[in-house]
Amino acid sequence: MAIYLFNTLNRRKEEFIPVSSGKVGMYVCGPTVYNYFHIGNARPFIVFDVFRRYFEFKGFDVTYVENFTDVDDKIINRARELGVSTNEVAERYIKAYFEDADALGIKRASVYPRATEHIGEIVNLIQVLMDKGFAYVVDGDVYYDVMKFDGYGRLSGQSIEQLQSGARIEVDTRKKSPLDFALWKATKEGEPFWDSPWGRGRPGWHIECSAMSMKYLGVPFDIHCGGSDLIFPHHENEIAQSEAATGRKFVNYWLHNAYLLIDQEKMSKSLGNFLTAREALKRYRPMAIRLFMLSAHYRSPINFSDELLRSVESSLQRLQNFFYNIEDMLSRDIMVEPRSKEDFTSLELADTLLNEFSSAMDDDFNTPKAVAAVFSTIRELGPYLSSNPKKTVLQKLREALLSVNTVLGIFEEKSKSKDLDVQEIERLIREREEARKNKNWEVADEIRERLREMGVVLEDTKFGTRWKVV
RNA sequence: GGCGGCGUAGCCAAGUGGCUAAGGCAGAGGACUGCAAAUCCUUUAUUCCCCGGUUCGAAUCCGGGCGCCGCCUCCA
Repeated sequence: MAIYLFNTLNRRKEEFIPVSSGKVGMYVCGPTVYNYFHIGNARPFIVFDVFRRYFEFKGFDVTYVENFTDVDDKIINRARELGVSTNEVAERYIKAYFEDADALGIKRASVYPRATEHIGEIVNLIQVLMDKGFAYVVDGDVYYDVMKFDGYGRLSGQSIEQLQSGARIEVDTRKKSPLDFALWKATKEGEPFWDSPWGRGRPGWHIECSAMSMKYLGVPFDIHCGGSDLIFPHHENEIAQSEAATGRKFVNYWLHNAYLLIDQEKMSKSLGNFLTAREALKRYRPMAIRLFMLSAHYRSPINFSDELLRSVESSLQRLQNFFYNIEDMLSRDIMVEPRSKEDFTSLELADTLLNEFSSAMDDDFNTPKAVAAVFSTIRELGPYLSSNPKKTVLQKLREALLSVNTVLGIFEEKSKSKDLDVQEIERLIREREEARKNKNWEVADEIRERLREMGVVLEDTKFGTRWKVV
């Protein structure tokens, strides 16, 4: 089945047709590494990770590129604040980025290009724009001349006039148009710089993404993603730069996620109303944060609240319990071959799940619907699981769930509890069994309480007592 | 001023012309259990922000309101 994507460029869903059959090239605007990222930033990282995983689920060979902006004003300021080099700032927060992203179950990209490692490509690209007359030099700065580019504003759905009329920036009179943007910035005292045909300086923000995406993915490439606040000016400018330079289409599909709100307002660093992912990871289970991001469609805003996260944690718990129950049942001595009507109906649920999951995801990554398909499955399967399930059936269902999970990534969660003394736990459980046999409930409950304090929860099943870590 | 999005149960959220308006959380009642945990069963929107219109038929299309949010500046 075909995948349909909502393309910001045309404001409608379009069938996804890759540039090169069986392959997908994706570029995601990554972080400017001057700080920890917050959960608002985490939204695109998580949803685009899921898109990538879904393409892989469908058998595509995905090249996933995510950049690090490691030189810009904010990094320079941060370096001054901390009294270290810009390089050190970047290194520190890149390391932090990986720690947090890994904890959120975000797969590693194929490449993580950094601006400072692509100065040569950037300078070359600017040179091409100069040669073609799309750029001009003022006092060692190089600006892009938006008036020269036909179709500027197409991605944002506005004309140059419309964009200008609402401009809130003070006008730099040296620029031909207020919308012109810096490709190269002349160095100032105490800033990192590189040599260029226009003097010492550093790249502007937009040019790095053009240079690096084209380097790793070619032109045109399939998918470029980012938050909706990047549509203008960042992505608009990327298009202008890249298409002016190459004379070809830059990107086929532009995907943008809606914001994460807190108290009905956009979470952003400048507003100061943010919760770092790092902090959130301490408060909530990592997979709950993931599931939370997938509980709404990526193009709808989601409101962050503690209450919501807690409710998602409950949902997640139920999913994980269910999965655990299947595994547990499979480890028991139960019948293998399906026989009854229930066996065969339940067996079919595996395919139903896969079909419903895929058709939801094919439709512009409808993750809420895809997750609902998982819940419907476990709901319908509940009675079967507690009746007389057969191994073959459970194995097939387990496989289907795991398959879906390669995309959602919400089941497996490394237990964060420290090493537990399994011998001791099992000894206590036997002791409790003994007490229960003698109807010595007080002792039994006391042991159970003791284990709970160790983070171990007991469940008495018809096959005996089992335990798990909370 | 220009451009865009949203308003579905206590909360979250699918559904965009037609079977009984998905799914989750929370709540209530019950089963199982020594009590729990886990699980299971039952239950929770005659109605989709409001008012008109189109239609045999609208949460879904059209017009008009009301409320909320975002972009046009660094921002995921």
